[in-house]
Amino acid sequence: MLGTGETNVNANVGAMPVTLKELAARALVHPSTISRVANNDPSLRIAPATRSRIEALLRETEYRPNGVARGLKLRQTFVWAVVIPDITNPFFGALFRGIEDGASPRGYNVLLCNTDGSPERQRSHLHSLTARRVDGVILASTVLKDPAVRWLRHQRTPYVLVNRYSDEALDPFVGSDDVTGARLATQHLVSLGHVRIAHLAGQTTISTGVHRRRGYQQALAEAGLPFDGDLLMDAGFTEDGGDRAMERLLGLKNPPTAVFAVTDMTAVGAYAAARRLGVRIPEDLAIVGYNDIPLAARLIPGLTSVHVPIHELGAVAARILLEQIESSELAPRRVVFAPQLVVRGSTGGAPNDQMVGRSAARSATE
Amino acid sequence: MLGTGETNVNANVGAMPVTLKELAARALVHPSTISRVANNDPSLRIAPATRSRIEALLRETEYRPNGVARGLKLRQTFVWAVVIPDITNPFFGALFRGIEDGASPRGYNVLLCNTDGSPERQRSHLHSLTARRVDGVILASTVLKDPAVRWLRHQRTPYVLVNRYSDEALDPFVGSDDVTGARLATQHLVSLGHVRIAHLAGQTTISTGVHRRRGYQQALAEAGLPFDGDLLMDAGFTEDGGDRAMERLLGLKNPPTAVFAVTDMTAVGAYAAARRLGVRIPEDLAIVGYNDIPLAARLIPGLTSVHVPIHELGAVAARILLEQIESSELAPRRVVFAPQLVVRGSTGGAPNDQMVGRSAARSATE
DNA sequence: CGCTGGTGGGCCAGCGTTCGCCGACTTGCC
DNA sequence: GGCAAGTCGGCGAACGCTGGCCCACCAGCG
Repeated sequence: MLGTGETNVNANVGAMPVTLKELAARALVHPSTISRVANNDPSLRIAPATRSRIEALLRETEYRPNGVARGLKLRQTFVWAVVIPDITNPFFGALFRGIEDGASPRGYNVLLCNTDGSPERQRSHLHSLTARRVDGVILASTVLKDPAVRWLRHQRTPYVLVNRYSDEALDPFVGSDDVTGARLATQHLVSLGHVRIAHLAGQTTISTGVHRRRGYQQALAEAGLPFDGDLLMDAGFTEDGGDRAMERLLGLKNPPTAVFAVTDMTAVGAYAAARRLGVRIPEDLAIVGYNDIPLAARLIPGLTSVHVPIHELGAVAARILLEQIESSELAPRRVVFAPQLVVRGSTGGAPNDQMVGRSAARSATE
Repeated sequence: MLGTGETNVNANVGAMPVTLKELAARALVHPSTISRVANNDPSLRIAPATRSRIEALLRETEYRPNGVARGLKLRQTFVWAVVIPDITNPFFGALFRGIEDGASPRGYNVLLCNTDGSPERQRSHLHSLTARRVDGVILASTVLKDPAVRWLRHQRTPYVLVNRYSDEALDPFVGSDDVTGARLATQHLVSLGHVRIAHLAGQTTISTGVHRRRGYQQALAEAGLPFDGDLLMDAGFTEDGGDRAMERLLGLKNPPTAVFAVTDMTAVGAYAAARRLGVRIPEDLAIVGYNDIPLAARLIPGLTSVHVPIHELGAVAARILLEQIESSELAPRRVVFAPQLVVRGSTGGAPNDQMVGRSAARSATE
């Protein structure tokens, strides 16, 4: 009632962000009282009259607590970070959406960091992220024995690995069963009668590279087919690598009639090489990819691929991260999805997609 | 020299993040001294001996200042946010890379927020972002007269609009000259002899929708072709919308022989519809898209499209944002790129890409 | 020998929140 | 009427860092 110090504190026009102290001065109460109303703190009772008076003030001024100050006090920033090789790759786009769709409703914002596969960029991002005190990190760009993971563990920053392992430790992880997926892909080619089946392989420094290679070799062995080192070609996970490696394979004196590519983007590169060299798909060359990104269905012919529920991978990673954060020390969890093969034109399959392989039910271990 | 309180403060094993105070205790100096060494503050001289002693300590403990506390004190968080409809769309993937490549070397991390075109999600993201005190926002999901922009202006948060305007105000903006680009596209179809040229249009609530529509109509008028309302079909910027709209166009009793799609993804939808209905591209239907995303070149036939330097759009947006932040009140800047047409098979062009249109030099206005 | 000026570094007040603690005032009850 | 038990809300100390200010010390000079 006493005349409020009515200088020019009216309906904040220039609008520097409002602070608790300013509101306290206007309402003639202590800042902590405003804070309690704003967070509607149940522990302390506030007189209904003053509560509604302050609530009106909060609405009028559009008060939003300063997240930085809040973060300092609460030791929680409500920020996550996602570290990936390249958001331009459709796989990671879909993955990020899965993560954000899990994070956003819970009040988390998500930083996105691209590494282009460079360990140095990854290191520098991770240092910056821990300095920022992000609440958690989702890593989809790790190599085997990645120092990045050691760093996070050492900093006690909750993290989840996606799609790629770091090492044999029981890191929280979500991905697909790469060995099985690669076996399915290769078995499919075997079942079509192919004998010279090549593999556009990923690096052996990366778990998916190792495991998909292993699945490929297992399937060959199971089918009694000889393993020909010439048909195992390092291509990496890029379109460009796939193109170059496919070109070399097709230049062999005894070229393959089928190829399993470690990744759909690698397969896209293979398409380009085949097209350039006048090799027809699937008549002259059958191709299978991995991940079943949306692009796979749009290629002509459609790319047969090992389906991975990419968006859900992200969503599950978000859930696991959240559990880590909330129950501070839960046993690390691993979720591994059972892959399915989607047959399309690139292996001479029916024009309509056709699902092959075990049920899509996912198996959670540990 | 005096025995340091040597309890268990050795090579920090359990590693909660180190603080200035802890280091000060170990080095027997005041926290501010550590801070000065860490930031190697030039204003105050520090004795070379203690400086190197402290530097050694900093290295040993891997000290990194708490970014949250720093942000509170400095009123600067070194975080930007990018708000887009959907990172899954390749256009925004490339755009984000351009932005991050500009931000990262300057020590900024970037939050990514997807709105799916929902004004409500955009609003809620923006509130959260300003509460976090991000240093700047890059908005690529605005509609005309967007309240989001008013909010940012009101909060005095530096921002840059990309690709879409908000209104006629002189907001900092970077994009392509949509009217000209659309005219180029349509003129190309005219020059091929097409008379019934349709437009898969974007919403009129969005600047790109309006301007590309305008360019299309201008080109028709200039060519003396009548404007047929049946051939202007709202498709939105999505693949799905393009598919459905194309299907309806092809169902017309007098269907178009050519179509200009407001966006490459819209054109991709049109491809699907045409294929499903047995309409051949380019023999029965010529198609032109907009933005020239990498996917355009991979389609079969390749999609003729208006080229926009997407990655550079992002990089320039980052530069403009940086200028806004550093020189707190620079005149808002607008950078508009002159579009080029890239002719591919979808308009019966040569199999090799072919550039048409004015020089790619960009024109900066204001 | 006292004064000046430069050098090295401590002190402290915030930045905007949150939260445990305590105190003043009211009410009710015997 | 005195006392206990509420009810409402103020107080102040953090959270970790920065930067202005000031002081103690030492060298050099007249």
